[in-house]
Amino acid sequence: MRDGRPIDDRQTDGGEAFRSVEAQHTPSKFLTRLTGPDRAALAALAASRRVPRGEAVFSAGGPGKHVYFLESGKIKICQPSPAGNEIILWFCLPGEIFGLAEVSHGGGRVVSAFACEESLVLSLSQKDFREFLATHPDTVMLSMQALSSRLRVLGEMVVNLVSDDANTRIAKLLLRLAARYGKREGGIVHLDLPLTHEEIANMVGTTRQTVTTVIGQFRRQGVLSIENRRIQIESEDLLTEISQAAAPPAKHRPGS
Amino acid sequence: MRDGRPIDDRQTDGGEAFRSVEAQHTPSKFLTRLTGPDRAALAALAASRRVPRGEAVFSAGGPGKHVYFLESGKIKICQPSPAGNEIILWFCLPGEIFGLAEVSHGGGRVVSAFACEESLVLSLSQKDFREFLATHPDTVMLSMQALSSRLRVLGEMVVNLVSDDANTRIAKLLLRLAARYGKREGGIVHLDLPLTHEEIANMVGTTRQTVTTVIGQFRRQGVLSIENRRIQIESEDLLTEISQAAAPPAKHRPGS
DNA sequence: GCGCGTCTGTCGGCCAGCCGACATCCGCGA
DNA sequence: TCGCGGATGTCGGCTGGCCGACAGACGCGC
Repeated sequence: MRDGRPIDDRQTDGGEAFRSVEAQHTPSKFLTRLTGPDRAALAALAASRRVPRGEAVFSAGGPGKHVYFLESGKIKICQPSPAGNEIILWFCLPGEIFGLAEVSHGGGRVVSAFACEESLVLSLSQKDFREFLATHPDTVMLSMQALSSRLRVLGEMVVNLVSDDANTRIAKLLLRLAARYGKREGGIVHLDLPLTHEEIANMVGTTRQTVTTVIGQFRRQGVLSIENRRIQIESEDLLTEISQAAAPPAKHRPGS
Repeated sequence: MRDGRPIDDRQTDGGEAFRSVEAQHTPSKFLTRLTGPDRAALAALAASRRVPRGEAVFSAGGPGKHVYFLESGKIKICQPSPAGNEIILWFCLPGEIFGLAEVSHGGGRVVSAFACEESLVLSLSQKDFREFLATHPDTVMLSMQALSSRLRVLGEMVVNLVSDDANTRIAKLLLRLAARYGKREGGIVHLDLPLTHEEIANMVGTTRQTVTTVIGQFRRQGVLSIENRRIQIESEDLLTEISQAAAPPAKHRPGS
């Protein structure tokens, strides 16, 4: 199809830069951005729960009656595959809201939320959440930002999955995880995520053995190292090079 | 990980059925669900634009300053791959809102919106849209529903892409498109979507030739037929069987 | 501190489907 | 109505990576 001219977005502000992936895709730190009074109102409404490591906050197939906020710990949001593998879609870090996708249509859960480590979670019934939004208008944008951010994450995953070979998919996954969850110290990015090779394979559509092979190659190339089965990216630049090296030519691209 | 018990969602309502995919994933028909006064207020604020077939409403990389509503026509939302292929993420039908993911963080566009056929589009600046939400609280849930619905669509795509072989991915894509956009007449589902084999290939991560081969097989099996280069699903049941036939066993599944 | 279950590392045969190429068809715009 | 550019249909050589199997390592719970 021809490259079209945008309609109303066509006037661009001079010098407005496209934001980095990190800034663009950071999900709403809902709790952090609540003002004092809003935060107090939420705390008065919500129930607090401790979730042990490995336990589910909610499960796919169950009812979706509550919205959750992560006080501390780490949550992974998974969708089951037909074969029963749990595909990790994204992680939630402290401050983030989750489980709100069902608020608007009142349906059951399509995804599960598991605690990767012991976590402290606030829960609010959907009814109370709707009332909270209605009486705290600032929180509407925070909720929409959480949903939008995750929409972009999944969009990136889709494009990655349909476009790239296994090597590149793994490289790009690691870069995305680094951008969103990495802790940076002197040029090295620590991924404080308890990810097995099987979980990585499930996220990028390959096999556990292929991930083991590729991660081993990345270690030998000095791209990353492993400590306590956690990945540390020694050179984001090298990983970026790897992820761009195998770009295939466009089929059916005007001007190709 | 062990199957966890849900925390606050664990009490289920007796007999509450998990809704069908069609009901669950129907995006918010925003315009249709607006009440008369809300609709009039929106019409007073928004600008109307006619978009010829093939033109972009907005483009990836451009600024995201407006929110759009589709009065008539058909829009496809695409994200460019590194090779320059436009990957269709979803379609928008009349009544739907689109282009709102950038409202909450004010960033540039990651996706493009193209008119598949001549379309009539309302546009509203983000600023006006925020004010509209603030003064029309019913529209907050409609907006969140649109975002949530698309989140689920992309989640399904991700799980489909990482789990299935090419044959199954194509079958499931056709079923999803049928559920969301199909017109049903006497057991046959018409997909009134102008999709080429190349576009289908881009959506499921395969090649144009593989899609041509698989679509040909489906025709010979009586699963579907083609008219004016539009797919008609003759037997959803058969297509569903095909999409379930190749389910691989779970790796690392407790109890497998 | 120790044992164990899970995770990682390796191997090689096999095949799903990629890909370049070419012929034919047909929907759309003038 | 007609011409043409894009879409569809087919082919077969080739290869990326799947997969079952096995050995060794190690993180975690007791």
